[in-house]
Amino acid sequence: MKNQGTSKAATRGPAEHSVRDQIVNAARECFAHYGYDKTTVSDLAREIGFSKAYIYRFFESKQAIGEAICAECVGGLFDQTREAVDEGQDATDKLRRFARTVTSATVELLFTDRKLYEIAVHASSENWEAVQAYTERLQDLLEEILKEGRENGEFERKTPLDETRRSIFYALKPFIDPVFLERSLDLLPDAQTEVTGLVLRSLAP
Amino acid sequence: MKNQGTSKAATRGPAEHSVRDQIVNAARECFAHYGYDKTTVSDLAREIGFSKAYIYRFFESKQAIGEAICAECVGGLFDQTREAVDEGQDATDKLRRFARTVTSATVELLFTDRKLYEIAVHASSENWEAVQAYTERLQDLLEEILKEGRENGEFERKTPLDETRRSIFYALKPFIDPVFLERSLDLLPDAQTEVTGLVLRSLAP
DNA sequence: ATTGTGACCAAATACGTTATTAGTCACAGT
DNA sequence: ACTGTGACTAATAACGTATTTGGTCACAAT
Repeated sequence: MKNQGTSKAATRGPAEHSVRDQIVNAARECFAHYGYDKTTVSDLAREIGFSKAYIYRFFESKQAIGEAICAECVGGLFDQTREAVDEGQDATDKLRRFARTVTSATVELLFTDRKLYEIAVHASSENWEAVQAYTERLQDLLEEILKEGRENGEFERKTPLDETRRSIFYALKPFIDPVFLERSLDLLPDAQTEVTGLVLRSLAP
Repeated sequence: MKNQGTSKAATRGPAEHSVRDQIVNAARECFAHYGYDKTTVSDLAREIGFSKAYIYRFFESKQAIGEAICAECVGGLFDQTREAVDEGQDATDKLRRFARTVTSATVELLFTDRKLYEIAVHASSENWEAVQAYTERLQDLLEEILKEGRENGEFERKTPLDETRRSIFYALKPFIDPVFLERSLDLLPDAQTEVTGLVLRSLAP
């Protein structure tokens, strides 16, 4: 076991720099095409026409590049989810959209960019910062929905908000967490719908 | 990928036979001590004083022996759970005991017999018959509790019983499935309690 | 101060070879 | 029919080695 705790971003040098972007772009393509393991840092260097050493002026490690790509991926998942939620009519609808979209977006990633999905799996099992930030943002979004539902009387108000938010997130984890989701694929989409139903029943005032 | 579908029991020869028991006993000890992979069929043969070939009169494969041991393990988990449930006062209490016990029993297995737990993990990820049977029995037990709760007015009756049973099981999966549970350890016992709370709220009439 | 690199090293990985192991079968004794 | 085995093979794992890879650093150019 290497990195028991949470790992940090680990970037270096100027945050805004065309070379940093080039690295990230090359990494996105290479990782998606050949996978994280089979892409070497020298590959990325060759791709952008610089030396390998120069890459390390912008990233502390290969994993840091992987984290950047992972952050992009899960960022995309979050954006899709937020968009879908924003189109919801009421809190109930938003919660349904939340659960449905985060799952379907993740599944889509799995099928369209399997190699990138593998990075997300690795990131999740090793507790990379990108994934932790992602789950926190998701939980914030979920809490927003819950607040709205509580305010307009759709949801019950007795249970502490924190507990409600956490327990819903745990219950939905098999359909959110990339590691779990892989193992829940054969149950989709019914299981996800049914658990969402259970969650909504638990929120009834 | 080897065994995509569900694998069957795969025993051979007489079902009741002292040698079969000897094999299973030896396997239980060796697997627990050295692990499944590092125990060879010849080891088991030597342990019981017969030749390796004779073992294959009783089991189709090494995996079949592993399945027998795995069946014992999860059988033990189920028995503990059932016992705890039977001591419950009402359906609500039984449901709480159900969730708490299946989790704590599994965690205990993880800490006291890590090597056997690894077999269970392997069995679960490869969908061995023993684990499938286990989850079915657990769901049957859960359904019993739900029926009792519905009959005596503790639980709501609108949602189809099947759906309720499945959705609860899915929601509790991170605390039941050995593969998931490993990844939920740092959340215990709070997360489990809180999800159980959510489940009970969803069952409110 | 910023941009950029070749040379270098320890650690990890790929690879070819050897040694084990799972599983079978023909055969023997009762 | 039942109990039991040694000898055999194909597949897998263990092992040592050669190569690659992640990462650093001193140094050069602008």
